[in-house]
Amino acid sequence: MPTIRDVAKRASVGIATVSRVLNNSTSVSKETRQAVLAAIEELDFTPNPIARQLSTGRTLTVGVILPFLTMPSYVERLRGVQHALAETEYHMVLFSVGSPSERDAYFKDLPRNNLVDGILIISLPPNDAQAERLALAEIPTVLIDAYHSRLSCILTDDVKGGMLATQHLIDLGHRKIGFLSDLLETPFHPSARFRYQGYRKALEDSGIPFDPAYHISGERGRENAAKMARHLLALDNPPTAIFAGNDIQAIGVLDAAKEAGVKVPDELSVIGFDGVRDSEYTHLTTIDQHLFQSGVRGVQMLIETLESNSPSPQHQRLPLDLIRRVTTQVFQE
Amino acid sequence: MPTIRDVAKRASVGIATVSRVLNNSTSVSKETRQAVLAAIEELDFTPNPIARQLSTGRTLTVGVILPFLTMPSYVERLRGVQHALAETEYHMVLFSVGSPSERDAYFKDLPRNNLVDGILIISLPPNDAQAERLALAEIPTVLIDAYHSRLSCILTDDVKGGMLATQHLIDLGHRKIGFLSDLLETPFHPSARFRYQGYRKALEDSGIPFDPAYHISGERGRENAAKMARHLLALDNPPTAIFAGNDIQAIGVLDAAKEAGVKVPDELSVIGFDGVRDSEYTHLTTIDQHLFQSGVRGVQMLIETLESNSPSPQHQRLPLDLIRRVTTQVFQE
DNA sequence: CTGAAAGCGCTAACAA
DNA sequence: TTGTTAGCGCTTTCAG
Repeated sequence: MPTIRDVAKRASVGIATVSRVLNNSTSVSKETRQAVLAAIEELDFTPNPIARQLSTGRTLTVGVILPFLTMPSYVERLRGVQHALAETEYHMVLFSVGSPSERDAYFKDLPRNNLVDGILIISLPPNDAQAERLALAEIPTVLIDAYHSRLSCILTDDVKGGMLATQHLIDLGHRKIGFLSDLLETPFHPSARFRYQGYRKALEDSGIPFDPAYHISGERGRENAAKMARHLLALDNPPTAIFAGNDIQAIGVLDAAKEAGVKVPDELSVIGFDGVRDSEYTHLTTIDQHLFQSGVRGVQMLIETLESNSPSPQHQRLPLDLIRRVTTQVFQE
Repeated sequence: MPTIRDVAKRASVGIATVSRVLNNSTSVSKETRQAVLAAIEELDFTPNPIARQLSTGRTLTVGVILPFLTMPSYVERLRGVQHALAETEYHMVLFSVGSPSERDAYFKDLPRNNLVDGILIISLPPNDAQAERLALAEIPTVLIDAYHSRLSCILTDDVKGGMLATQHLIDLGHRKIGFLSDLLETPFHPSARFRYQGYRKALEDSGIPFDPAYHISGERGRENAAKMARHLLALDNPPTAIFAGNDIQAIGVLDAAKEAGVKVPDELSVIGFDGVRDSEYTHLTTIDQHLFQSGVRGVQMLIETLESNSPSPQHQRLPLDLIRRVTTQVFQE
């Protein structure tokens, strides 16, 4: 592998000049620049980015910490990150988290080891001590789909989203509205809990009493959701509408309804949350939380911080949109 | 940020000794090791990986080049890669390809710029010149789901898989078998073409004449597949079974069948290809090509090459398994 | 077992 | 406009 020194020798110039050409410095005469470029070409030289990194202190790399890619929503967010990062000169290193201890290890080590210039954390809220550490590190961090006052965040208002979804069902005339979701208490993203709060709030605002029998939560995934939905549908006085904590679970509800011979939307309205692609295919009514966009915005915010060394944490809220498709309908006796 | 020099000073030793402790060299006395470790602890020192990389020439990073994460199969393979890489000391840098020119740029630059120790290419077959370049580079490359004689590969026998799928339908008594897929000619993965060849071969082996009307291909995606399926189902003499080039397309076929009131599997058998998670949920009969495993194997092969500097390219075939679920059934008039 | 010193390949003062 | 030189923070001979 040729080095900058080989190029310098070949072009009969100093290595600094080669470096200048490499970095488009203005103060190089046309002729020397030509000579250097010729030498680079002849030797098929590429500057070693590692050496450059050591010298400049910049790695041109962004670290992305995110849960293991089991849920479509993570993938969609990652797509957004990738898309936005491709426009920049930054690379992307993926740190996939499978357990709380792995997450904690990344939170602790990544900011200090100079491997990346910036950190993007997706759907993994840090605790106070971790946030403090991240805030104090000289490497900027942006949280996507997670909140901490000390850190920059791209946020979704899950409570509002939960209200939006529930209100939609109420507006359609439903009164017996089920809520089905992940476990409300989780070491990872507490979004299900917030959406639940929105559900409760919307009911309350409309003066509809909350029936604990209509609330069920359990392990994630389509099949577990179907199981929970079967339970709701088997109730003596089953709900006429179900709000599922996310689209995948809503699809599980559709599975269960189909299996039980319950017609959607005639006999049961179903609304999801997220706006993943599957919701499109299944014609699911849902709350679009602009997942892809969250990734794009996270990158934008991080890059901005990186370039301008802006100080205080920014908090940016993403919009929420009801996408009305075919799984919800006016309630009729 | 403290450096190795600060630690050395604090522990009253030379920097080489600190380095030895850092690298678990045996030739350090118990006492000095303790002193160094204490100093490291007190200063909260972490070695700078970039400096280490420059010095050792190893980056402990694997570059993964793959198509933009639009298809579940890429994601599933990536999951496998991530899973296997987590067991090693290597990091993962993602290079997502959105266009042929992007792909070519990565193929060209990544092997030469010392940014990564090894390269994993997913579902992107290089041409001869590119393969030659990759083979000659000192950075080892492993292809996953792509073949080139000059390079190590983790392979799926798509022709055989196509035969397997088609043979399953033939075994069930079907004679009018449709084949629906991506465009057969594509700058990316030619797997659809191979599966088509398998389809043709199986028909031929069973003495069933090929009917061009039963073959249709077009743009990827569930909705396009549904469109194509509608076309097949609207034929005067429609097929009694459809083999879709991948699971997503098979799900599109299910959509179209449902919409057209054609009962699956009673009136139409449908088989997919891949074994993605969606196939499980939709109870689709399919050919499982062990996507996750392909990622794991790719990493294993790459790491092996990295550690042992093994010379000649390895070619490894993944098994293919028919997963019989509920969308295929014995043909009955 | 330990330390001094020479790089790894580049950038960026500083001089010229 | 250019070249010389001193680092960036680490590993690794080579002496001792």
